[in-house]
Amino acid sequence: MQKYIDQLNEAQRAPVLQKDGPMIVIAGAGSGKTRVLTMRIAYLMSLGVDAFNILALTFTNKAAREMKNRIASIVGSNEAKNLWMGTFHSVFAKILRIEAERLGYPSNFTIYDTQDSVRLLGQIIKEMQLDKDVYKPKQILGRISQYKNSLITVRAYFNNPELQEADAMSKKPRMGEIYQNYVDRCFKSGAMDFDDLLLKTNELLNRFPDVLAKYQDRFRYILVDEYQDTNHSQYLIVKALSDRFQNICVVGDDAQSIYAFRGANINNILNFQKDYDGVQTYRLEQNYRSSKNIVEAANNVIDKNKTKLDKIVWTSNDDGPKIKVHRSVTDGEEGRFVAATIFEQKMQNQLPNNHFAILYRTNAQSRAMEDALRKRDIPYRIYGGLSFYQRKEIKDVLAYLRLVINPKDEEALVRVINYPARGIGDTTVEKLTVAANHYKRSIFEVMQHIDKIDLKLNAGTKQRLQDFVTMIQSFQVINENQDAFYLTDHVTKKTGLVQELKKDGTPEGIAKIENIEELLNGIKDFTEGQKEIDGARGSLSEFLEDVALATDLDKDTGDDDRVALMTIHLAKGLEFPHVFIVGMEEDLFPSAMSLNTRSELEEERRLFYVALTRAEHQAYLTYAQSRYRWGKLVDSEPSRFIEEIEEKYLDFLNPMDTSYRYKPMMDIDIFGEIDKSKLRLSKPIGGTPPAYISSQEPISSASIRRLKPMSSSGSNAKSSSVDSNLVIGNIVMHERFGKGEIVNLEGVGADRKAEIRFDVGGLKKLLLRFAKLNVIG
DNA sequence: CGTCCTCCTTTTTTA
DNA sequence: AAGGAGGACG
Repeated sequence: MQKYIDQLNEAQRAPVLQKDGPMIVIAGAGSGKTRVLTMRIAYLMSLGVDAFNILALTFTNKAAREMKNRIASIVGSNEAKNLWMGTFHSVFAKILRIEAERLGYPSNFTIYDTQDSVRLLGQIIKEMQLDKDVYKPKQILGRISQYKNSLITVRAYFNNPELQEADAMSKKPRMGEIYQNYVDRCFKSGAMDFDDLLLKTNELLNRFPDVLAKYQDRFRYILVDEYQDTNHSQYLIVKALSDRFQNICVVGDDAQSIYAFRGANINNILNFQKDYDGVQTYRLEQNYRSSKNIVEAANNVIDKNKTKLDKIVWTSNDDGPKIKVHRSVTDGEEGRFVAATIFEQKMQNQLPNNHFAILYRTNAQSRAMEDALRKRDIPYRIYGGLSFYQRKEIKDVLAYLRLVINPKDEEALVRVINYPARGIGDTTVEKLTVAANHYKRSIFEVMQHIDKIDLKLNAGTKQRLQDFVTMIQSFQVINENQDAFYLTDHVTKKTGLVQELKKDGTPEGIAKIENIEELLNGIKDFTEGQKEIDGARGSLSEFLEDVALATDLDKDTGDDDRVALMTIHLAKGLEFPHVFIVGMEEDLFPSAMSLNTRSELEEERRLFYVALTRAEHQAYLTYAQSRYRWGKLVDSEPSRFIEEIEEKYLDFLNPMDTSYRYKPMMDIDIFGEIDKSKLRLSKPIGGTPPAYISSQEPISSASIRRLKPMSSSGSNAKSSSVDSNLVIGNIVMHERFGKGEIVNLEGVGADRKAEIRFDVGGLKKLLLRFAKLNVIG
């Protein structure tokens, strides 16, 4: 043990060696916090603490698994086996299954994913005959999620006039009823959504002192990783469980708090010292991961935030290369640049693919990257997005399996009751739903007793319903005697799912069949794995729970050599020698949605900090001047985050960048109503790339709406080379021109004319003139 | 009841 | 660009 302790630096050693009491470790990016957590657990065990008494909550199950393996290599796998480690959701899902009946839930409860929840809400909103444009299911779910994460139950909601008023103000007076119905329906279906896993855990610990005592006694040492991303609900769970022994160790970095949107509360980490008595605070400030350039540039960025803890991240690593900044004209070109650079780097330095990561703000950006990588035959893997388990064909198979485990699962049932088509239409399902709600039973139960209830169904329909029930029941019998793989294989054949896809015959259909085969392989692996562990038959319900809480990262074995593509959120905690941060553009990163409040912008900035600090050796920032968004080509400006890094850390690959970014070329006054606006050339002009003109100050948008190119007056100036969408919005007006042209622009009103004129050498000679701009208000 | 077609929305991030 | 919802028609 000692030899491992010796490998730690002094700052890391201190929190490892403090056995008891509350403590917080503020750990800068790349400062070895995982190591500290790992060593702390190993050290506790070496002091004789029973593995059964240690609970470690991590951010991903993969992180838990890796940590466990590491600990096993130190203290032995027999010992490490009994550690409780995992995400909040997976750990408490297990506990909830054990204690389910206390809460009136079956222990085989289903976990609804977001899709399930949204569909159910849509259904409820429809049943309540509300306008789905006012009550948008996704939004409603977000609202409910907020309530749940703040421990506002339906009852608490109705006891809180302020909340009700707030919802009424936002034109959703019936929010409470929807919430009520949603909760009831979930309960009736024996289902919990993601937030329930935490909410119900709180309920369990609050309502049943003996249960609380049991788990307090059990978890004598609690460790929480990524504490800055815990929400209120998680905070309370931790608080309750650690209350008796107060052996609580939280690790985190306020600068990397990026989950406020899902209820994470940065104050949990900022206020930790106040929550427990005698908190020891440790700081890990030495970065071992990244080059000095990257560390200092990242510090540069995070300095702009007001809300933060004192902490100075430093490194003794080499300077390393500067951060490369690349501009391209379109998102397609951006992709090609990234692919080409990866290709070159691989060739020159003999690097494997998995030394590269491409990080982006939104999943939609992956496409351009994929296309470019594919063209160069560079293997890649996309994480997140539509995850494997969310694909339609996979969810269909899983829905049958869910029904086998929990026939009350309404979402699973409506999903597959008529897929593949078996003559049970919407009308029938509706009748069943009404009856189920009326009798306060599940749809499946209604179907089981279809003979005894008069639903005005014809004989054929009744028969088909009974056939369906019989089929599910036959699956249940198989589940009792065979392993999950056998059952799933049987289900895909018996239900006609695969046949349906084969019949389809399209390439998509074939891909879907392959996906189902992959699912089967996954189940096979799982069942084999389970057999090895406990000799038991691989249990279907365990598999389903794994699937419900799995992330793409969890699936990753890490041994395949591919370029990684993922959102920055997913990249947290990971590191790569070469990192591309793409789409560094205003309204994309920072996201247009996050520009309303300071705190939102600061979260975006933390996100950028996270992105930058993933890089060990080389970081690239790329942006495009136009990109396809919602199917249309949209112009964009470089992100402000680029400017927030001092120039000495940056290496502009297209040198023009520096000139226009830091030195406005020319200030031009415009007359008329908008004469206060200073226009400046904000991008290089001439040929490609296109030129843009933007104003530094708001232009009165009422005065000018839209200017269209007038047919040219010059001899051979081609108006076709002029994009016709000069739009003057509140702040920016854009126009692209060909080179050396004189462009006449005419407004909507007869006497509105604008002339923009420049010539090729034109950076200096830009002349922009709006003539006759007697704008009518 | 089933299928096909058109129109509409969507994109911020996730367990 | 692409998937989902809803309507028309068989």
